[in-house]
Amino acid sequence: MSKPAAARLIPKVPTKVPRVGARRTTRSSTKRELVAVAEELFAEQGYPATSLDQIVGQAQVTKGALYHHFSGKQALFEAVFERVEAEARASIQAGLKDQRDPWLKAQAGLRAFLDVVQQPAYRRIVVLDGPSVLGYERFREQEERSTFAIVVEIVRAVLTAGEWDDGEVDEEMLQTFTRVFFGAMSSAGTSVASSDDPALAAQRVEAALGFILTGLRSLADAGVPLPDPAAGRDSAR
Amino acid sequence: MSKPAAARLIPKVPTKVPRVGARRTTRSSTKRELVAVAEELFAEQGYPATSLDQIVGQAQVTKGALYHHFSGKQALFEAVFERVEAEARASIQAGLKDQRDPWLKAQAGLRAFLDVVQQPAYRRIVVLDGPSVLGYERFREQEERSTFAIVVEIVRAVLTAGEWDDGEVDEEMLQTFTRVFFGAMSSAGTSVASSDDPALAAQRVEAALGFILTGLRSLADAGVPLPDPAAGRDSAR
DNA sequence: TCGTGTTCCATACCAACGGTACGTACCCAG
DNA sequence: CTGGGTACGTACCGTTGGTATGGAACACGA
Repeated sequence: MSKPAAARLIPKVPTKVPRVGARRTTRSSTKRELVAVAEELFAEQGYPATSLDQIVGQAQVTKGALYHHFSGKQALFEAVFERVEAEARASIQAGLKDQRDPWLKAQAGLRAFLDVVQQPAYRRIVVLDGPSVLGYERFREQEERSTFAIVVEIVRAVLTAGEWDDGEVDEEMLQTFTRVFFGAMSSAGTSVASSDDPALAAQRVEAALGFILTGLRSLADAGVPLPDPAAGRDSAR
Repeated sequence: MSKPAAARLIPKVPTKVPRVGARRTTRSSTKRELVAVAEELFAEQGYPATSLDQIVGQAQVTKGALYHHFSGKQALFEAVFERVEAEARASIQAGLKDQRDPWLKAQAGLRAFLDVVQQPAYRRIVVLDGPSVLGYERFREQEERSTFAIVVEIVRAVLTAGEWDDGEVDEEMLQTFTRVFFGAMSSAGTSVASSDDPALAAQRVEAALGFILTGLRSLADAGVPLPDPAAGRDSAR
């Protein structure tokens, strides 16, 4: 690959010179190095525009190493994806750890999420390329194990805290509400990230979502029950 | 491509046999044929997995024709994308054309959108591959000219119909609200499409979003003003 | 310490892909 | 009938993801 001028007609001899800077250091640091380099390049250029040659070049190894640790480009991406998602999850959880009131927790979670979604690596790898590369199903599995799981808990706290039914919330309905909120936050967050004035845009998103939450709260206070998915047409009005 | 056994060593003579079934029929039907075939294949296999050879093969032309009408694979995708988006827009608009009340209009629009997002072509081409292939910026431009524009108008109608301020809604806030709703619908819709029981899932989504709308409506009736993006921290609670 | 299996990785190669260069058949204005 | 533009077909190229092969370094029991 782009190295036509090198040792050519000595194919069988050891060829020597495996590495200058002493490879094989600690237990498979190569793998982590590959993931780190791949994360950087995927985040900068996107998945399709990043070639394996580029990755292994910058990681100072060859494709042999890469294909020893990963089954292919997609598997490498998946490792990167999980890493980024894990960081995001940790970051969000740190942002709402000392909030007790469900509504304040929701607000803190929203802010933390808006911060995360402005990081270029998260946007590019998780939001933009994630679904396309992993396929929607796999993308969703991964997502539901990390950031989505947090949102589920927040939404659950909000729904149970409201004086709707005491305790028990229909699990399916909870999932649906979370999907709705997660999508809203994700979309709004992405638009925040690509805004001219991200801070202002984030403020607007907070205001809008906060307004919606206030609406839900007023319903809770008024004793309006959560919708029953089994019922017929009784959504708006 | 994959035709090693053919006329080889007669490179300069016309080679003849341009086509069996008489090409060059009407005025550039080739272009539309290419778009149609590409839409089908992109929808089935996704953008990266569909090769140009496959497209031109099924369209009964060669890459020469393709590169005459389009500057490359991405340009072809964009043509397909616009076509699919235009159909979606028309479908949604047809679904809410005879609704006058803003809240009913919103509900009808939601249903129409949930229908659209269940079509495989729309999901794959617009939702899944769209952002990744076009890049977020271009994707957004296209989107805002079609389906997003409809949602803007619906949201505007809802916001102005509520007795918030009479008339005038802050344009930026409107945009933000729309992004939030659009994201919610898109995410929920996609999850509907990949659900085991799409009909039931759609019902749940309708219920959830309807509940949220009801909350907003109660705020409107109570005379709670729309949030002011300029104000500080006053979102939830 | 000597095999011997396993891990880890480099080298060389391949088929398929998107894209390009160039030629040619056709149409129409002059 | 001729020149130029349109609408393709054909052949070819560089790069890409992926594979086959083999060797070097370690682990470890005999």
